[in-house]
Amino acid sequence: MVHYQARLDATFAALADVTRRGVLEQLGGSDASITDLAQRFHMTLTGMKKHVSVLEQAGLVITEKVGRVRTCKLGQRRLEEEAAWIEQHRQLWSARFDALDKLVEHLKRKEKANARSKRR
Amino acid sequence: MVHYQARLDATFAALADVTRRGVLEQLGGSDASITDLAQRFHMTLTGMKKHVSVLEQAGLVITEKVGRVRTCKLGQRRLEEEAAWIEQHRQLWSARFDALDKLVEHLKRKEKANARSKRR
DNA sequence: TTGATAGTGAACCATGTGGTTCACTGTAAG
DNA sequence: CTTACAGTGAACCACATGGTTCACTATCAA
Repeated sequence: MVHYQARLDATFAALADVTRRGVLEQLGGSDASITDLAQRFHMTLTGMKKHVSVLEQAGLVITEKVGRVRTCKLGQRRLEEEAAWIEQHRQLWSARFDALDKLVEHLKRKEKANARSKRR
Repeated sequence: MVHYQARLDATFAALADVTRRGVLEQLGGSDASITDLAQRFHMTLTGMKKHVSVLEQAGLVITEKVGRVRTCKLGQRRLEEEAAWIEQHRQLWSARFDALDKLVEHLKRKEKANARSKRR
C-alpha cells in the first residue's frame, strides 16, 4: 500500500494538536456544528473550519451540510492502523526493555471483553 | 497534569513523519549512530540530527555521545500515553457506532413489524 | 603531526500551520 | 422584502518544519 504511510502521516499530524483532540472528544459525546465547536474552543468559525477539514482529510470526522449548518460527527476510521502501529512498536520496545504497561493492558482487556459480549 | 497535552502534542508530531517512524523501526532492530541513520535515509548528517533531536525531545529516543560518535537507541517512553489515548477513543468510537447499530436494528425490526402487520 | 571522520550550529530556503480579518454566498425567519 | 445567521474562501501574519550548505570542533588513526 502506497497510501499507508501518507495516511499515518495525516492521522498522527491530525492528532498532534490539542484542539483537534478536543474536537474528537466532543464529537464522541455528540455531533456538533462548526458554530458549536468554534464557541466551545474560543475560535473563529474560519479557524474551526480548518481544524475540521484536517480531521476530515484524515478520515477521523465526516461532515454533512444541510441548510446552512454543517454537522460534524466521528468518521468511519477507528484508528485501527494507528493503534496497530503503536502496538507493534510497543512490542518492539517491550522486547528490548521487557515490561508491560498496566493501563493499556487493562483497556485492551476491557475492549476485548466488550467485543466478545457484542459478538454474542 | 499540565504536561500531558503538550506531551501528546510532541509525540504525535514526532510520529507524523515517515522518516522518523523509520528511524524508530531501525532502532527497534539495533542501536545506530547519526551517520548510520543519515546514510540509511539518504540525508545529510545535519538533517538526521534534527530528526533525532525531535524524537529525543519527545522522549522516544535517547542518545549518548562517546568519542566522536553519538549512539541512538529507543528511549524509556513506550508510547503508553499515546496507546492509552488511542485505545480510549477507539472505545468511544465503538460505543457510538454500537449505539447507532442498535438504533438501526431497532428501526429495522420496527419496520419489518409494520410491513408484516400491513400485509395482513 | 597530519589527515580523515563524526558531529554540531548558524544561516538560509521553501513550504506548512494555526490563527486572524474581511468580503461574500446561501439559507432561515420575521 | 429585509435582516440575521452559518459557513466559506481568499488574503494575510507569525512562526514551525524539513531540509540544505558551510564553517567549525573534536576525535581517531596512520
